[in-house]
Amino acid sequence: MAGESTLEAKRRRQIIAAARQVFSRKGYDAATVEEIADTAGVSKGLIYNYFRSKEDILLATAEALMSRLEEHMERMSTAKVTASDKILAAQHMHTGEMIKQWDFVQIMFEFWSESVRRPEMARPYARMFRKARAYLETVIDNGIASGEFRPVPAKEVASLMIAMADGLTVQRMLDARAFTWRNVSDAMDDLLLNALLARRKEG
Amino acid sequence: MAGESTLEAKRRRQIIAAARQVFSRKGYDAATVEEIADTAGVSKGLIYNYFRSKEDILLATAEALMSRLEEHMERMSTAKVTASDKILAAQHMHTGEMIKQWDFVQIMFEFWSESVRRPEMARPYARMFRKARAYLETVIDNGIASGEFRPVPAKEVASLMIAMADGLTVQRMLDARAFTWRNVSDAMDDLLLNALLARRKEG
Amino acid sequence: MAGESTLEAKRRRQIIAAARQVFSRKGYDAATVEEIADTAGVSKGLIYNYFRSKEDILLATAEALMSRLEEHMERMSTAKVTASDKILAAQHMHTGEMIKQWDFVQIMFEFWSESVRRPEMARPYARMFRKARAYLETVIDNGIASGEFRPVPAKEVASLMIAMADGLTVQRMLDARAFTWRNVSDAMDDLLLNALLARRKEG
Amino acid sequence: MAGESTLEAKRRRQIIAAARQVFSRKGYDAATVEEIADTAGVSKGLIYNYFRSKEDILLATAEALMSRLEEHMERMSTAKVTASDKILAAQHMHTGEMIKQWDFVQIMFEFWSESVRRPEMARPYARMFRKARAYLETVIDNGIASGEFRPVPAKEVASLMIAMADGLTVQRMLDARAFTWRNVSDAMDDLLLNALLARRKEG
DNA sequence: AATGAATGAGTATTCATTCAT
DNA sequence: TATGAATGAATACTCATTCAT
Repeated sequence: MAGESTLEAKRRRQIIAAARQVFSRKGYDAATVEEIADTAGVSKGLIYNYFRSKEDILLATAEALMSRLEEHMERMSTAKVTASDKILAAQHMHTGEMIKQWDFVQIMFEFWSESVRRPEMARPYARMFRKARAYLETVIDNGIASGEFRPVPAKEVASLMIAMADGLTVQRMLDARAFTWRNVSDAMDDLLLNALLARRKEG
Repeated sequence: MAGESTLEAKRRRQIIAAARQVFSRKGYDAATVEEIADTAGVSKGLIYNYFRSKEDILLATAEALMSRLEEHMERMSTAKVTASDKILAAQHMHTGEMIKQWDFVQIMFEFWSESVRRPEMARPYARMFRKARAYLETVIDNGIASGEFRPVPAKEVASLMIAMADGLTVQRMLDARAFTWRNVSDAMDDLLLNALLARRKEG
Repeated sequence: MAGESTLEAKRRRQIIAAARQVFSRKGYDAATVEEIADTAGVSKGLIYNYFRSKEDILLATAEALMSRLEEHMERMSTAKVTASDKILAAQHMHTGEMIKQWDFVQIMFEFWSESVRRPEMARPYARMFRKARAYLETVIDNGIASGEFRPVPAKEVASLMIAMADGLTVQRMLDARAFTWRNVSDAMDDLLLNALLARRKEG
Repeated sequence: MAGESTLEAKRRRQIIAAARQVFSRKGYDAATVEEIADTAGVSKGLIYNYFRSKEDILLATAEALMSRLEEHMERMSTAKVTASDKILAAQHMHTGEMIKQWDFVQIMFEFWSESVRRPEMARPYARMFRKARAYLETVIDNGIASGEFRPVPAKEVASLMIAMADGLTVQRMLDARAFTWRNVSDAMDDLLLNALLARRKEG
């Protein structure tokens, strides 16, 4: 599916890859379709054989990036054993992806900003959020069921975990000296475990 | 300062208020200087007596909004007694402000998005973040010192608290059905207290 | 000739028929070669095996439509007896064709408009006009020779008759409530006969 | 009114005059707003302070030209005495205007062609036609009342007279050798008088 | 201090035409 | 003979900014 190699699929991937570069370098509005075409190595006109409009390209770029995150989530599920491990792994993956693909964060802000006035731009994000919440919710519920976690409202905690990762990204993007990822990540692990783990009966 | 009433100050406030409306309604790029002028009830040309450029208006708008948040923070400090109360009050204020001024969130995304490529746009935000972290850090440190909180890295926890509020806002903006503020806020309180409070010795 | 059925001829007819539809629906400039191709059920590229350019298609469409009018003229000649009958029959045919094929009028304006700056576009029209004038001129001259008509400048009267039909079409196209064809056609008959018929000697 | 000299009115006239030149030289579609601006000696942007769109310019150009014709009609009314004189004067004015302003005919075709798909473009023409018909109808009715003309359907004859002038213009535009204006005009006079004049009782 | 007429750079999009297959 | 992927020239329109008044 991702590997589809019809000409159509190939060209779309080519253009989306170029768009990702250009959008992250220039921002959505300052990016020109011509520069995307040049970067993709195709003519300006050809772009419009594959995308209806510049905005459609942005949407497709969002879809592609969200799909990537979703795939990461799916690949993650099986390895770890305890709920704690799974929870921390998810957080590490989330923040890790942000850090590894910092250019992605730059486009992310474009998505968000466009989403305010174009609801269809929000959809890929909303879908990814939903999947992430669903995954975390399950992990948390299982943790509670097994006695590993104390009873907490799983869905809300899932939202909070995702919010932490996104919020840290924002904070760091706007102020590079806000914190070091290492330290804040450790603190997040500590906070989460202390908040979630059931208290062992004393003595 | 905010109350300055030279003509200069009055005009600036007038224009910034108009800009806030227009930017949140249309977004930065789609907003026109003419519409801002009309909304402010002044002529297009006059705008340029008070601001160097459209972007300068955006910057001033960001400054104004951040100042507002900072004032809220300052007003908050004194009333509460325990560290827990102060922590929760800060979180409630942060999310509460977002909710009460949802239009502000729409501009917030514009700020962020512009900030990526224009470092000076990030400055008001970075400053506000810094003040917020500093305030929370102090509260947490005091809580630790008094034995109310267990020992945690105060600065990082401050970052995480801010991140939660911002991250929730993003999540909610992109998916109105993600959660209800009431529930997620309760969960956040619960999580924070469980993560921070020192364990009372049993028996 | 019209019935030629080599593949070449068939394809040309197919494309011209499609072009007529599209041109009358959209106008020359708004019509796209692709839509003509789709309507004709062939590929865009194929069009260029049969026509040099979009304008060439328009020219061919004009040729086809003028040929049709000319054929009508030829088929008309023999039946009627008196010059009056022939004159009126010609006018009725001319206006009748316009009414029956109102879509044709829409393309006609395109032809005219293009003709101003592309003399070769005017040629099919000029040829048709010439044939129509020649036919009418003969009829009028015969009418004069036979004493049925008073002496008039036959060629100029022919021009005037054609002008009436075209001018009415224009007027009606631009203002659907200008007149009813029935009434104006009767008036035209009345006018022509009164203008042309020789006066019978009184008493 | 036509002589209004507010800046607004002056600029509009300036642009319309330029548009008339450019439209008649290039046709509507091939004309560029930039060339109109250059010809008018103003910047491209300024055009849009006075006209909503390129098409709006075309409409205004049509309005201006129709107004001119209508003024001619009004100035004509009083001088002549007999109905015949008035009728012929009207026809001479109509064809005369076409000949004197041949560039106008070139734009006329553009108007017509656009009118097919944009009804509002037809309005100035329809209005002019209506006024012309009304004027001629009155003249003819008066001629009938005074016994100078035989009874004819005045409204339809008016339509036919206008049609002649327009139809001749078309014919001549598409085939410069169709006729000489002198000859065809004489023939038209002859035809009209013979068609309309009441027969004097023979002694 | 205030106006708004004027400027002109900047860009998404369309579409006739070509050509490798 | 037929296709349709690819090209790239061409243009209406917007809007931040200036400046004469």
